[in-house]
Amino acid sequence: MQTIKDKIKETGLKATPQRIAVYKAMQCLGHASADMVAEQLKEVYPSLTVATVYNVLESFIQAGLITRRFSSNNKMYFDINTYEHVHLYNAAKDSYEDYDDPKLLKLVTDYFNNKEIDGFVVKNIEIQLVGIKI
Amino acid sequence: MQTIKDKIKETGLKATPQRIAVYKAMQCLGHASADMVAEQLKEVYPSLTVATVYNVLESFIQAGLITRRFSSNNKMYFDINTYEHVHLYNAAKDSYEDYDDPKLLKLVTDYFNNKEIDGFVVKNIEIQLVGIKI
DNA sequence: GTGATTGCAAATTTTTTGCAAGATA
DNA sequence: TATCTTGCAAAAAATTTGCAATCAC
Repeated sequence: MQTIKDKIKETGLKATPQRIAVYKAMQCLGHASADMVAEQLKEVYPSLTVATVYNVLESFIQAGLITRRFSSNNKMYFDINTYEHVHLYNAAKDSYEDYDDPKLLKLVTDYFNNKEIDGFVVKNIEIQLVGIKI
Repeated sequence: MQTIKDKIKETGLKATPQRIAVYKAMQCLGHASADMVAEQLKEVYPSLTVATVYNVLESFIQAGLITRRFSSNNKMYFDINTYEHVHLYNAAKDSYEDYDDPKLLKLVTDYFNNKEIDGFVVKNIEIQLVGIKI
């Protein structure tokens, strides 16, 4: 069992209370925009501004603690899950959901292991299913 | 052979010169942000503003002429190719490329044809390969 | 103590909106 | 002609930046 503080320090970043708070919020939200994180923390941490949230999230990305998520609107989304998973995009509600499907990921990963794309080194495979939740 | 004008009119939209120009630019660019389209058209069509480009692109999406593309920065991207294809995201340059791979799309599509996701109706499968072009 | 980090405010960037003028079918 | 569309300017939304004060190590 590793504390959040240790997890952050391990990456070389200083474990400030703001960073710990943002990490906790991301753990709770799973994936979110900077705005959502700021909103979530507004009550418990009023001095924390959106600008700092952006800074913190950016530092987390550099450190590999979180990843950027692709989206189709003009917002940046961030994802606490560094393991690969599929994203469901509900077009009706403009909302996202995680979808764990190791079988699919294995299928696609295997496919690319046996395939060369001219000069392109694949680091990560992102799959989004666009659809409607009923 | 169908002219762009007819293609636009077919959807019920009025074929204004601005729309024809934007469509041509998208055909040339393949996929682009509103800014890139405006930039491309600035010389040949100076009166066309970014606001209009956004309006036109939005009307095209409604009409099904183009699709929104997922991205990991804070910009909206649009895609002229309504057929499904894979996107390569070059993390080093923050640039995108199309990658046609019918075999992969068939593999994934077949997988989902045999699989039910609780209450989620898949309309479109988006695959992005994040990596580095060398 | 020292260098990294925060908070604030202001600047940028990106997208949307309202409305009068103009163009399309 | 009636309606849809454009252009403009201004507002809104989202992100970045500069810098002095503060904090973590």
